[in-house]
Order: sequence, then structure tokens, then C-alpha cells
Amino acid sequence: MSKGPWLDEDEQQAWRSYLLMNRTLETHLERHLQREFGLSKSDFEILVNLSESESGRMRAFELGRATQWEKSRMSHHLSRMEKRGLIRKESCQARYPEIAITEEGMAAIKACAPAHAARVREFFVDIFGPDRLAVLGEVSDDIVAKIGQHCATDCPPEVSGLDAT
Amino acid sequence: MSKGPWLDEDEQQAWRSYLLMNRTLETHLERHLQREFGLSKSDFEILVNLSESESGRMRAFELGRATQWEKSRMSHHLSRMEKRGLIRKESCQARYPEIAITEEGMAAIKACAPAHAARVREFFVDIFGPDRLAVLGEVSDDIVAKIGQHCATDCPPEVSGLDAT
DNA sequence: CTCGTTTGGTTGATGTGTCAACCCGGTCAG
DNA sequence: CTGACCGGGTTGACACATCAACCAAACGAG
Repeated sequence: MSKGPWLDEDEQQAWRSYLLMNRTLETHLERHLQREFGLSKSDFEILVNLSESESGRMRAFELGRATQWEKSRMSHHLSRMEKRGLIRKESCQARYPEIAITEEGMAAIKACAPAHAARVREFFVDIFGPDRLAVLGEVSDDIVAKIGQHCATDCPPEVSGLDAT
Repeated sequence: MSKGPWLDEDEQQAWRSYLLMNRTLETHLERHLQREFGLSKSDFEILVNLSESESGRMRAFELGRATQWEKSRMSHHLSRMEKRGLIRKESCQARYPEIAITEEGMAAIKACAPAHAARVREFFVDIFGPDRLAVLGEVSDDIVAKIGQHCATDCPPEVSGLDAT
């Protein structure tokens, strides 16, 4: 009953440790971000990308590429962020609007970035240490690559497109 | 500008690889679960716990301890799962209801577990390999411990309890 | 006994993610 | 020109998570 694809004890155990660590770390980081600065992880991600871009403005689908979000999620979230004054949708002359970070958004991310980085260092980077961290990075890339190649052949994202025909 | 708590290039890079891997793996696993078996990760987690218990029945707060969910999340989710027929709340003679897995729930998890395990193996366990996996498990436990101890001293979960005084 | 607290659990409001459907402007085949 | 089909983006409905407030039984000290 354990020959198939099953995980043995050790594997099971490591996998569960990993899952728990993940959840714990994620919630820890997000709670601090939220409580101290009123930003969600999602807000943070968007603001990081915008603030790192030269002009402080990007097209929505560039953000989508960078964050790997679905376009509808992006659209919803950007609307909410605009309502909160963190970004602005600028319709300039081009046919698609650009997303620009506002003063307020810039201030928000500058305020929270150091504390956030410090936490990542304290609870992740420093516990791994340089060597193991490097290994983790490599393995992570391998996993992403493997899933990517798997999906390329196996799960073309819901093509069958017939709209309303 | 990089002396404070800041992350250097390599650290930054590893951390981002890790984040991406995480998201990718999680969404990959969850999509398959959802599409092939109609279960969310949350459903899966509950059903795993119930099906692993001797009697197939647990109190809600035991599930809470096992999954680390907030009690309100648990309550909401159990209600939805009951509506879908995956579990049952049995009010027997004790004052608090027990959560029991149904035939249908049992069938669902038995159906999806092998495929799920196979994916975890293919995209995670086998890519790490036994040694690195073991290391990851240890580091994960360390991180959880560190966050735990940090929170014990630093962030007692919002005590101030005054109800409506 | 009675009041205050703790424990286990529910509820409702709100914010967020996902899916499917749709819209609109280009592009390309015929 | 017409009509299929993109790519980029929005919308609405729904599932889900979180928070705060609440409820009821059990416990403990006075």
C-alpha cells in the first residue's frame, strides 16, 4: 500500500514542516505589515514593483507578468488601491492606462520596507545562512522550471476559447 | 544605503526565488485538486485530519489546533463543507458537536490523495532529494520555533479583552 | 449562590481572490 | 469590407479569510 506515489515517513514529515513554516512565516510577515503600516502583502507587492521601476509607472499587464497574478485580480486590486490613494490610473493619450505610484504610495512603501526586510532577514535569511540559502534558491528555481515545463505540455491555461458563439 | 537591515543581492534573489516557487507550487497543487476533484486546499486539509483520526470524528478545536486556523475560519468552512455533504456536525449527547467525516468525504479524499501525493513527490520531494529535503525540514522547524518564541514575548494575540464592559 | 472569567463556538461585515463572461481595439484572411 | 480571432482590460457573482462582536456552558473565588 506504500509503493505507489506515496510519501514515506521522512518525506511526509519534511513536507509538513515546510508547509507549516510557510504558513507561519507568511502570516507573521503579513500581520506586521498590516498592523504597523496598513498594507497587505498584495499591496506591498504592487508597490515594490512600481517603486522599483524607473518612472514609477507601469502597464497593468507588466505588473501581471512581474507578480504572476491573474488579470482580473490585478484589475480588482488596482481599483481598490486607487480608491485608497496608493496608485493612480493615468489614461494619458495611449489607449491603455498606465498605473502610477502616488506620493502616498511611495511614502507607504518607503516606510515599511526596512522593517519588512529586517524581518525577512531575522526569520528566514539568517536562519538558513548563506550556503543553505543559496541551495534553496537553486532548488526553488528548478521547481519553478519543472512546473513551468509540465504546464507547457500538460495544462495550457483553459484554452477552448469560444466566447459566446 | 545597504547597511541597515537590508538584504544584499544574493539574499534578495534567493528570497524571491523562494517566494515564486511557493506561489507556483501552491497554485499548481491547488488547481489540480480543484479541477480534478472539486476540493480546495482547505477542504483537503480538513479531510486529511479527519480521515487520519481513529474514529473519523474530531472536535472543531482539535482541528483548529492541527491546522492552525482561526476558529471563525473553521466555523465558516465547516458550515460550507457540511452543506456540500463532506462532513457532518453531530451534536450527540456532549455539549459541543463533533465533526464527522461522511462517506462522501471519505470517498473524496481517498480519490484525490494518491494523485496529490504523487504531485508533491514529483515537484517537490524528488527535486530536493533526500538530503536537502531533510535539511529543509530542520530549517523549517527552526523558523517556526523562532517565530513562536518571538511571538510569545512580543505579540500576545491581541489581548486586551474587555468584551463590552 | 453569584459574579467574573475562560473556553469553545457562531455570526455578520468587510476585504480579497477566482472564475467566466464580456468589451473594445487591432490584425489578418477571405 | 467583413468577419474571425487575438491581447489587454473590466465586471459581477461567488467562495473564502479575517476581524470583532457576541453567546452559552463551565469553572473558581468571594
